[in-house]
Amino acid sequence: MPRTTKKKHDLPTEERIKAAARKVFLQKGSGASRTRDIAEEAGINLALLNYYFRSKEKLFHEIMMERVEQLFGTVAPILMDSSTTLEKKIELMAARYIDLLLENPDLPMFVLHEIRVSPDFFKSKMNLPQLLLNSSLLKQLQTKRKDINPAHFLMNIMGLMLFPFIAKPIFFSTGIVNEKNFRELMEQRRKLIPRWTKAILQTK
Amino acid sequence: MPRTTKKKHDLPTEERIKAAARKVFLQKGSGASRTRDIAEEAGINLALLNYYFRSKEKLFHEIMMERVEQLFGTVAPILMDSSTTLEKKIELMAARYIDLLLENPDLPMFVLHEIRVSPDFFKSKMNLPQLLLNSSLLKQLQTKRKDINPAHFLMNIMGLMLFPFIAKPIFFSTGIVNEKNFRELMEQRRKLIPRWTKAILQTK
DNA sequence: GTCTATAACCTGATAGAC
DNA sequence: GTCTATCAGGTTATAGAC
Repeated sequence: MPRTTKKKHDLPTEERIKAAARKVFLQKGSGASRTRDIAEEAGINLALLNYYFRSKEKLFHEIMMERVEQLFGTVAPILMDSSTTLEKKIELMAARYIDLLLENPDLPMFVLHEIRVSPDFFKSKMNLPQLLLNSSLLKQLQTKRKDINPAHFLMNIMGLMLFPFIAKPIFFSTGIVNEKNFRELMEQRRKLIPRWTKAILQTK
Repeated sequence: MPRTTKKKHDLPTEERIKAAARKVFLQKGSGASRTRDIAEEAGINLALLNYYFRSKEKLFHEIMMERVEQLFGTVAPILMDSSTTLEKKIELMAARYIDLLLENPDLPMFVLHEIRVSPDFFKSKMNLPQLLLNSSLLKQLQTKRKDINPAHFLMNIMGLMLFPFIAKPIFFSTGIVNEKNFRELMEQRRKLIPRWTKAILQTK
């Protein structure tokens, strides 16, 4: 028997609000989201949301930090590890991202959209900069292809992994992809992306 | 001498409002945009905006249709043309998109974000579906690689072209790319993307 | 066509009872 | 902690003068 039987989803109120905020913010973006909608989604009222989080802005920042960490922090250990080969890193990254994004398909669009709307907040709060610049991945890319800016490969790898999730609704509406085979296609990409990336690195 | 000297940018009012709406909507998205901001940006007042467009929603829809057409319609003739090779099509698409996006860097994020927020409107208004499914490009992809779903290649090609513009702020904030060399990198991609895509198509 | 003024509604946030 | 009631300010949209 559960210890508490009062709540439907037996989570503490603060967590229920955060879960609701995640859902609403991720779907509509911060600017188009209403605190009332979040409160309703959480099954509480507006006053209680402010009791826990003081303001919409503070609540948003908490969710935003969380999600940025989820999107970028999740692969940081992989691309910092100097004991793995470039090929292995790409393999691990692809697997990690496909898993993550199948569970959180709205994540990339949300984070990227919010960063574009207010890049300053992102710059002041996040410390990706040095982290990525000094990464083992970047050094290995540099060595492998001295003739091409490593930024190209980062854009390629990230694009191959994230773009299908960002553009999902378009592919759906063309009928070229549907809810049923999308997951299957993404599972295939887990193995295809490393191969494609390797091919790209070998172009002359 | 110009025929009219009254207006600063000598455009008819309706066009000035549309230009302002483009700027505001593209930057913040529909939900976070205020009609007041659009009016101010256009150098007119709120009442006049409603006189011309009746409502924020109608104005938004006009801009949205326009931009979807710009983002997808622009390459439609290229991928329908059955007289060109697959390689040529990719070459033309890459060139067309790099040019377009260097002039309109916010375009992909705007369109993709709005479609995700309200996919139903998109589905009802747009006719991409049949257009893409019957395209020469898709047939050629199908023939070239019977073993791989052509959706993969569409995702790859589009991702390689659009993703750098979607994720621009992130690459900027890491310092790996800056305002100065971004354009240069994109110019390089005009030739690199066709090569990379060819390499991807030849993986076994 | 363009403006000022204002209606009607929405939104974030707080006061105060329980 | 949680609710109801409410405020202050913002937001879309319209009425009516010029």
